Amino acid sequence: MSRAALPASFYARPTATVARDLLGKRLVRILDGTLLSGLVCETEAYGGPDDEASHAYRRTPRSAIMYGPPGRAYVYFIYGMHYCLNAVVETDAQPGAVLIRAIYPEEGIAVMRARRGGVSDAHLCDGPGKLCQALGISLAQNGAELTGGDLRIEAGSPVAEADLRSTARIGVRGGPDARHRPWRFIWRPDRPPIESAN
DNA sequence: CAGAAGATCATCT
DNA sequence: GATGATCTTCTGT
Repeated sequence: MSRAALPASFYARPTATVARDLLGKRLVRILDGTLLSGLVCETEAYGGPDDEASHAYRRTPRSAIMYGPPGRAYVYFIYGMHYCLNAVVETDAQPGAVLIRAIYPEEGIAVMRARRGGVSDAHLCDGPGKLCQALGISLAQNGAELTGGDLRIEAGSPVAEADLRSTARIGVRGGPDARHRPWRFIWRPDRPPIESAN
C-alpha cells in the first residue's frame, strides 16, 4: 500500500475541502514502536470568520496553533478526560482545523483493543475521544507535523479512493445555515475494513 | 480568583 | 434519552 504522507499543501486549502478530502486517508500512529492505523471515515470542519464554534474564533493561547502553518496536529483536552485530534488547515489569515471524528481501524488492532479496555470492535475508534485513546494521542502530540513522524496522515488505499469517488457514498450534515452546526463529513464504505485479523 | 461551559464517553433507565 | 465523570480553558470581576 502507499505510504506517502500527505504534503503540507494538502492542508493549505479551505477547511471544508480538506475535511471532505481527508475521508479515506490513512491516519498512522507509531506507538512504542508499533504501527497503528485506520482509515478516516468522519471529519468535522471548523474555521472561517463567522464560525463561533471554532476555537480560532478568538485567538487564545490554546488556539494559537491554528494561526500557524497548516499540516500540524492540534490536540486539546476536553471534558476533563478526553483528547481530540485536529489537523490545522488553511492559512494564518484564515485559521481553521478539521476534527478527526472517527476512523476504521486497520493495523495494530490488538493494541487498540487493549488500550480501549474491552469495548467491542465496532466502538474502538468511532469517536474523537475514542480514537485518541486507541492510538495513544494526548497533548504530547499537540503541534506534531502530520506530514511525517509518529503521527501522520498518508494517502488512502486505492479501494477507499475508488469508493469515495462516488459522492453518494459521502454523508454531509450541518453547515453554516443549519443552526450553526459545523460541517460534518461521513464516509460509510460498503464493507467496513475491520477483519478479525490481528 | 471564581464560575461556567465544553468539538465526549460509558452507563443507566 | 438522561446522567455522571472529571478538569482545562476562557471570561468576567
